[in-house]
Amino acid sequence: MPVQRLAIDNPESTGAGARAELNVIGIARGLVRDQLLFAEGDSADLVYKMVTGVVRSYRLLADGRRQITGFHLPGDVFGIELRHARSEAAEAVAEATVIVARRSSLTAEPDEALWRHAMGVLRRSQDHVLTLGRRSAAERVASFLLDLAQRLGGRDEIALPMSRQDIADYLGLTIETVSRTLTLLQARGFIRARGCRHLRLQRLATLSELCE
Amino acid sequence: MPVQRLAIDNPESTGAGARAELNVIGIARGLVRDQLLFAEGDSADLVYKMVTGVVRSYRLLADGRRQITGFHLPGDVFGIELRHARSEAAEAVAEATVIVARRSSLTAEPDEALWRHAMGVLRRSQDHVLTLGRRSAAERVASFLLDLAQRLGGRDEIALPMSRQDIADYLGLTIETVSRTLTLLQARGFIRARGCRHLRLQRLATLSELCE
DNA sequence: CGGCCTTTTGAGTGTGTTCAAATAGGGTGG
DNA sequence: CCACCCTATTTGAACACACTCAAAAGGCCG
Repeated sequence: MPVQRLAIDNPESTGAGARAELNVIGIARGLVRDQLLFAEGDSADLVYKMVTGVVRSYRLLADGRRQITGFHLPGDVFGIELRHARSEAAEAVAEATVIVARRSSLTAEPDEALWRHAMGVLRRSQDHVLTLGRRSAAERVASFLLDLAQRLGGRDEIALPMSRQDIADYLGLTIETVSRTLTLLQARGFIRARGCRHLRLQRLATLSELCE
Repeated sequence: MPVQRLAIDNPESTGAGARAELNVIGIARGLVRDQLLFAEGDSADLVYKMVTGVVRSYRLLADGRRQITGFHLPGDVFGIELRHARSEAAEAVAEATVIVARRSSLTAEPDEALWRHAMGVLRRSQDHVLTLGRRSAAERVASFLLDLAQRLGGRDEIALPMSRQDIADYLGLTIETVSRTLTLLQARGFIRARGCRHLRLQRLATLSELCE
């Protein structure tokens, strides 16, 4: 099994000097589509760093509704919890590779890198709140696409790794509304689709105005 | 000016042993209703701990919509940011007292207490996401009331410190919908009102089922 | 008591949902 | 390489819930 250094990059900062590393040894692990990494309530003794692919974190409601709280892309660290038990579950959206490390070595003495990471996660969650609170379907989808495009490397061409259902569960909409909204954004010239998982964003400035 | 020790309690743990303190000296400060503590973009060099009253944190959208991201109750610590600039504004909901401390003494070497606090804030934000994602008005209002009742001391009688507009902006609803929903919950026997800011929760178990 | 602000209630509208069916896309085996 | 099947996505029609605009009722403070 390959052993690698688990580097926790600061998701907020820019420039080389801001990178910080945790001296923790991790083990690479491959995941197939929809493979469960951990469930709600599981013991939270491991943390993960994405290498390739995409993982979704989510919580389930009793009636089966699923709220996806985040998508983890290459470079992202996830799975750090305050409590011993997982508050969210995590699954691979598509084939993925992650580096796994024991959590215990992290919590005892949280350092600068871990701190910055946690605050980055917090910021992401707060942005999500802003996306979900009283915004139209078009605003939600637009901000989702812009965010994803930026995180995937800042290009205006994105290959959606997740299904419409995933997007719907992330944005608090139904799959039909997501689909209709994408069609609408296309009709208005904001996006151009080459296959339903392959989009090109256009008129980024105007699109951004939808999101504030 | 009174000087006090700024104690950051762990919001997640129970029992006396779990309390941890930061050795930071703070200064008490009084606030009147609607008084701005800091605005978005302000320098984020201070942190706060609630002593009495309630403070709201929020973000504004360009069109004037306001998303309240949280209400801070006595004992809560707020205002810790990763970046130098505030990502949220904060105002007193009602007359309030806070302890103010310099942030610089906290970030350099984040310790266990601060870490647990930050993770508590994160958890709160993630719960908020769950409340906002595809839940009915009744579910949102019910979970808000239950959360508030618990944080205010676990009693079933609560004096709402904030206006209907505040609640609406927190839950992503309109003021009219909040009002109608409270009326509905009352008609169904879940709450009993003695004045519009003074509620008594009833049938807590059934009410909780609305929230999962 | 009067004025002002908050909250409630009413009526009509609109956006997103639900249920249903058609279409497109991707993978597999022949 | 193509046909087929299965799933994902799109589209359609009717409905429901929350919103908007408007007015009445309730509280609070001078």
